[in-house]
Amino acid sequence: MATATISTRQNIRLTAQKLFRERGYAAVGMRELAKEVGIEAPSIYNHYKSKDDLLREICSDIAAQFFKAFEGVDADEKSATKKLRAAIKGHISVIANNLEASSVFFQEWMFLEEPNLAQFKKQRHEYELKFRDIIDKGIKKGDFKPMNIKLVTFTIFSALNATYDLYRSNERLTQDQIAEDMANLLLKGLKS
Amino acid sequence: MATATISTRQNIRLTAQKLFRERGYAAVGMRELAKEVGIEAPSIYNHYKSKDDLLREICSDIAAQFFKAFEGVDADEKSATKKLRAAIKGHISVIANNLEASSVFFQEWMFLEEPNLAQFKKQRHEYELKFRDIIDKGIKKGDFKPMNIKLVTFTIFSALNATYDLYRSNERLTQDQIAEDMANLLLKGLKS
DNA sequence: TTGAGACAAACAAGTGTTAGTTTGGGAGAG
DNA sequence: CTCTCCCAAACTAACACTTGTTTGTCTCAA
Repeated sequence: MATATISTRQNIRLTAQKLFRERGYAAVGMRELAKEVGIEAPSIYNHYKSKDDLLREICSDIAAQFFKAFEGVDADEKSATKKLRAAIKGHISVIANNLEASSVFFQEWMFLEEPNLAQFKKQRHEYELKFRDIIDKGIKKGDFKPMNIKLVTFTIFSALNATYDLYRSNERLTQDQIAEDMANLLLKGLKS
Repeated sequence: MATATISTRQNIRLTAQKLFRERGYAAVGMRELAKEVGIEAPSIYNHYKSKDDLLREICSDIAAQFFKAFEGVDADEKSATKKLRAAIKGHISVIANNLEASSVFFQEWMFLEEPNLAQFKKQRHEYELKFRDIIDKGIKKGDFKPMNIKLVTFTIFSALNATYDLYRSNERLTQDQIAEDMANLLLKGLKS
């Protein structure tokens, strides 16, 4: 049994994810974060340039995972329904495997400072377009009924991104159950 | 043309809603709030006991509106589908008529301090139960297909509560369009 | 003249961050 | 095997503000 000894850097990162999610980025101080890690506040700066840098790392890591999960989804022979189902499942699996970090990603990104904030928004928009594109083509091919694409995309994302809370609830739902049920619910609403 | 002269108190409240939504409760200081209102920070304390008190008023006002909007929805002769549709429309209309305040309600409630926080959670749970109850009965009567109720309720709420962002988007969607389309999308997914 | 509401000044505590210093363990030389 | 030297990573102390809030005073309409 290999008990992985995690580095101080990893420790800071994991603790930050936990605290930022529990109490919000702005409400968590460097001293509090350091205390939870078991070091003093200035020691954090041996590993991260700034508080913003820490948030940036958390957010951009999750962003990268979303893009990675989408790879292969858009293979051209598949139907719009199959593509969207695969995209939904990939998205949910990233959340499920990064509960704390993805929650920070969705709730605290607004605290990113300026070069990072713009970069974040650009990437998120790009990712959103991938989903919208599937729906758009699905409507045009007649797989989905004509609907306001923006509304549909928003609905799907907000449903998916709240998955975090589901895992925390008392009922034991597996990732597969959640992904399956949610994909069914949303896809049925789209079908023409 | 009655140009309504609003009181300083109302002014503080409205400005707080706007700033809390834009930048987050924790990130907005009393001096910044005061400046935006056009007064000095200590003057706020002539109208509100504390920063927490201000957040509490915003949140509990919205909570009351959600309960009010639900009145009459649960009349017994209606089908589960009709009830849920009415509940969804009522919920969305509260959001639509209180864009800033409802956004604060959903995103910043976690910063409430202790007696208020517990009260908030209790009320929210109560409200959630009303929705869950409709779905539960709908499944038992065969109107809806059997699904995990918690998952369904979460999906519906997260879709509804993100409505805020839709209004802000470039496309012009009316409240009725949003309510109608979203209710259709979600109800179709539920139907047995 | 009373009272509401604005104010400046100040409080204690907390903010992110920097400077300068100490510590401990590993590499290389004798 | 020991003795330097080095460097990462921890530390203490402090900086320059900012935080929410209180106190006491002044103003002005009723």
